[in-house]
Amino acid sequence: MRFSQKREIIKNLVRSTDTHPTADWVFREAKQIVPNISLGTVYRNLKQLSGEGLIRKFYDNNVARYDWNIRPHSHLKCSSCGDLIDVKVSNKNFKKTIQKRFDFNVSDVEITFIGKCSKHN
Amino acid sequence: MRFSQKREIIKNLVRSTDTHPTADWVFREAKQIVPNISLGTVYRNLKQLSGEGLIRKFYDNNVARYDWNIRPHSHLKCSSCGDLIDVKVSNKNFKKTIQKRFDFNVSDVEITFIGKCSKHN
DNA sequence: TAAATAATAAGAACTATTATCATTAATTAT
DNA sequence: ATAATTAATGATAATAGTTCTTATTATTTA
Repeated sequence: MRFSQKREIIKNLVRSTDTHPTADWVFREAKQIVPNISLGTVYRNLKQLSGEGLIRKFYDNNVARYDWNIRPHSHLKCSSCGDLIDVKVSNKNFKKTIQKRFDFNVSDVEITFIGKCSKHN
Repeated sequence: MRFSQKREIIKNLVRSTDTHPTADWVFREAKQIVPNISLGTVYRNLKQLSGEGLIRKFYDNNVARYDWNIRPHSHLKCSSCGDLIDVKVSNKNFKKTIQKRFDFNVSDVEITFIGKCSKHN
């Protein structure tokens, strides 16, 4: 992967926020820095960056969101404001249970806790 | 919600399988029973049925899938074949931890274990 | 400095889903 | 039973999110 200015900007934008931005958000922000950037470039690079493991991609319902935090972690999702908050909870036992009980080799566990965040309960 | 033949067929199709079908699958199956059914009808009824709590809707990446099993449960997702398998694992402690540690009122927990199913490991 | 090629902009194309609207079918009142 | 009422439908347009195509531009290499 050869160097590119645009990709650098995109990567830094994702790394600048805890809001788990969408491609559209990255596009709008990137335009403020390089007005001639195109949406296709944003998608292409987000895919490339997550493919290389430099950022993480996940789906919030049907839309892709990107996360600078590539370490395994879970999310709290507020059903009022939609905010996603990172949380680290140990799921070692959980994983072990699944491995043992089902003939299933777990490589990743995705957990979303849905409910009301402090602002909305 | 008044009775409708098409909705009945759609509901029964979802209830006939453990494969967590997509709207498209339901559409294709329904056409074999009532060839003149339209895709819009399938979407409208799937939304209605899940809104009424008669079936469950969830997202597998960017596509909606439907499940006759409305009880809370988790999924094993095979990264080779994409199969989704229902599993019931207790997450009471998990939930309690989140409630206590963060000021967050958990109403639902969505867990997907990603890995290799018995056929692919 | 030129040649090779990855990255880009612009926009077409695609997938999944929702919305519109005239027609049809299920229910209700007669 | 029949007509009136209105939810449900088929056909299809519209939308959102994303990927693809292609001629041009930028980065790297020779």
